[in-house]
Order: sequence, then C-alpha cells, then structure tokens
Amino acid sequence: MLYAGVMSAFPPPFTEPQQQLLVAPELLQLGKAEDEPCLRADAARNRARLLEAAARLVAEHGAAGVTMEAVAAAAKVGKGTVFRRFGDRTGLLTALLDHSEKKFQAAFLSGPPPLGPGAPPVERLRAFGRAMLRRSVDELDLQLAAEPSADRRFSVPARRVQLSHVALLLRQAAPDGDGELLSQTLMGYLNPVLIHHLTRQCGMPLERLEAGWDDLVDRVAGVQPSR
Amino acid sequence: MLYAGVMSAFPPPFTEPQQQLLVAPELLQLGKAEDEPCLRADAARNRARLLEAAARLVAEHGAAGVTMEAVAAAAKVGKGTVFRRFGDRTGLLTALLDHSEKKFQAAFLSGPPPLGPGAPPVERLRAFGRAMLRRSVDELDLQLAAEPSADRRFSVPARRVQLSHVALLLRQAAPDGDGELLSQTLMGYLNPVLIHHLTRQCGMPLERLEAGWDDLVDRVAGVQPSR
DNA sequence: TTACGATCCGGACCGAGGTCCGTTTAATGT
DNA sequence: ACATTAAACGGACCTCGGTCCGGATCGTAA
Repeated sequence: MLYAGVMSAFPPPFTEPQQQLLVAPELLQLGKAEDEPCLRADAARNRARLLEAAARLVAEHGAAGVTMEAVAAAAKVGKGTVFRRFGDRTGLLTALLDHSEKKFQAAFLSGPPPLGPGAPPVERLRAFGRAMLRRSVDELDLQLAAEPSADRRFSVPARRVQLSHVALLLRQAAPDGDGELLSQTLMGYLNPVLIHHLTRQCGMPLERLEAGWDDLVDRVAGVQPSR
Repeated sequence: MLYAGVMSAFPPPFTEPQQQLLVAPELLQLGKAEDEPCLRADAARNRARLLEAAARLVAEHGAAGVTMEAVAAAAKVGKGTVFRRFGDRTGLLTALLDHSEKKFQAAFLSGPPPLGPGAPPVERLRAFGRAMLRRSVDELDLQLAAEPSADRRFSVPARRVQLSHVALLLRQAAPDGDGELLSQTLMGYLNPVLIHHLTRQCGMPLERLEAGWDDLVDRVAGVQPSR
C-alpha cells in the first residue's frame, strides 16, 4: 500500500470532464462524458468567479502568474475549491481555453468548407493545419501553460477529437498506410510546444510553418504536386 | 523585480553541460560545451556517488522514486550538492542516460552501416528510427521521467544531435522540401512520450511502430515502394 | 417550515523541487 | 608548512501543487 492515497482525490470527485465535446463520446471511445453535471448553485457561482479570476490573472501577469492559491484568493474562495472543481492546474487552464476549443471544433466538424465538410480530404487537412497553427500562435502562452503532464498528454479530450478528425480525413486521403500512426505524426507537427520553439526560439515566420504543413500533408497523402 | 531570484541559480553555476557530445559543438550551433570542467576532487567523488545512488533508486523504486532528497540522502550528501551538480531533476536523470546516449551517438555517427555512414540516406533513416524505437522501449521509464519541461524540450543537446543527423540524411533523401521542418516531424514520431502512449496505453506492438516508421520515411522522402 | 443527506467549502497540512548563504575544503602559490 | 581563495558543501528555507477532513450550505421531501 505504498501509494495509497495517490489515486482517489476527494470523496465524491466531481471535477468537470475536462472539456465539453461537440461529438458523441461513443464515437471516440471516450468514457461517458456526463455533460453538465448541473452544479449546485454555490458551486456554479464559484466556478464562474474562479474562471473570471484566472482570466484576469492571465491578462495581468501572464499564464505563469496563475498560481492556484492566487486564483483562489482573487476569487475569494478556498484553495480546495479550485482543485475540487478543476482537478488540477492543467484542468483550470484547459477550462480557460474551452470556449475557443469548442468554437474550433464546431468549425472543423460542421462549419463551412474547406475546414468543415464539403471539401476533398486533402483540402480539409490543409485547412485544419492552418487553423491549428494560427490558433496556437494566438493563445500560445495559455496553450503552453496548459500542456498536460506526459502521462495524460494523449488522453486529453480535445486532442482526441482533433486526432480522430485528422485520422478520418487521412484514411480518405491515403487509404493505404497506417492511419492511426500517420495522424499522430501530423498532430505532432501541430504540437504547441513545437510551434513555440519554431516561431519564438528559431524565429520562423508563420508562413513557413503553413507551407511546411501543406507540403507535409502532400507527402503523407502521396500527392505529387510542385515537387 | 517580481521575479528577482528566478533566473540565476547559484553564484558560480557550474552544473555540467547536460550531456557530452561526440561531435564538435560548432557544427550544431551549440554554445561552447566546455567539456570536462575538471571538477575538484570532492566534487567528482560526490558526483559519482550521486549517480550511483540515483541508479540504485531507479532499480529499486522505479524512476518515480528518484526524489532529489532521497538521492542526496542515499549518497550521504546535502541536497544543495545535487542541484549544484545537475541543475535540476531532469539534469540528473539525463546524466543517468548519458552513457547509453553516447553509445547511440557513436553508433549512428561513426558506427557500421546501415546505422552509421556507408548506406544510402533512406536506409540510414530507417535504421535510425528502428534504433531509437528499440532504445526507447528499453529505457522508457527513465526517458519519460527525464522529459524536460516544455521550454527546454528542443534545446536538450542529445535531441539536437539527433535532429541534425536526421536533417542531414533527409536533405540528401529529399532535397526538395523544408529539411528543418520535416526532420522535426520525423523526430516527433520518435518522441518517447508518444512511444509510451502507443505501446503501453494503446497496446501496439513494436513491430507496428517500426513498420510505421519505415512507411513514414518513404512518404516523406518521396519513395514509391509497395504502395 | 423543518429536517436530513448529499454536496460543497475552507484552509491547515504535506511532499517535492528549487534557492540561499554561512561554513568547510581542496587546489595553488610562497 | 602555511596562507589564500575560488569552489564546493549542507541543510534550513521558500514556493507551489495537491490532499484531507470537520464544518457550513444547498436541494429536497415531508
């Protein structure tokens, strides 16, 4: 019993399901995502205050200034409340990005082409990458801070949605080849940490990353355009 | 002066340069890697004891059991000493992997083909990936624990060596295309965290990852074999 | 309105990474 | 041998993420 208390957090752990999804969870093999557990009044109020406080702290001191204690204090709430609601720091930051994420999901799942349905798969892949790149460049601070710990990085709902979307398109664009592995590879190119490194530390302009994405999609899908 | 003491660690910060390299640093645009700062006798002794203690802890309790305090205690040394020598936890774990890393570098930089020089680039790329995959599967625990924080992940010397190696081969195999971006993409496939997810969490056999790598190399390099 | 159980709250508490600084010690020159 | 000094040492200390649990509060049903 070395690691006794390590797994079960609070008695009734009712932390929210990380991120709302716009697709049926069954399609993605996610555990049931009990949507909107319908919080108690005080809990809902505190949740709102916490998100607002966190957003303010991000605006004022950057994502690095978002300390769990600071958020709790700014929201005039106990520290335990923050953890009960959001599970951990990553959960809080993720919740902060949730709005933008849902809009993005709506765009590529059911928005107008070429991002949404209606365009040929390769076109949609190109649009998807460009959208991801631009979104990452905008919210880079938060996205980096919200980077989950290594053992959860591939289980984050938002990521799974994006991944399966890419896999779907890719299986159409390149029916041969291991769709699961290739989609992981493509998603790797869009990893915020990599984007940050290339743009901020290596000074690459966004256009180069976009061109690189288009080229990568072509190569992976087996298209033979300009080269 | 909010973040006053956050950047400069100890007065004369003489933490070792992360990882010895077998190639001249100039070739990789690394800051001078003052090889072997020639530690004082006591420092060298303590360094050895710390590494030994850390290795023992890994063997006994897994990488998760490697606490800085535990290592210090096991080596009969003050905690500050650990940090002065290795900078941080990641540095210590990295030092633990250094031996294996140097052997690996020697193998792909100057060993026998197809991993070393002498085989055609695509061959060498395939061999490189397979070697990385197998190595990661072996030392997965440590590699995961040694995962650097997001802001340093792409500056780790070992990674830069591997990256520039892949870039070199790739520029020969696919002279068109953005070698820098494509090599980052390939390296992404070999990320230990991804390997761990695919093998341990998704249950994929190593052979599938190897086949996926070969296929990916073919696609990226523009080869048209079986498909 | 009251009573009751489920849920939530708060903040003391813990562990681990990382830092500081007064003290000790190894190398070097005399 | 001895003085000198740059480097190394140790462990108290700080911060921050995360946990626990006794007590307050909400929703509900009588």
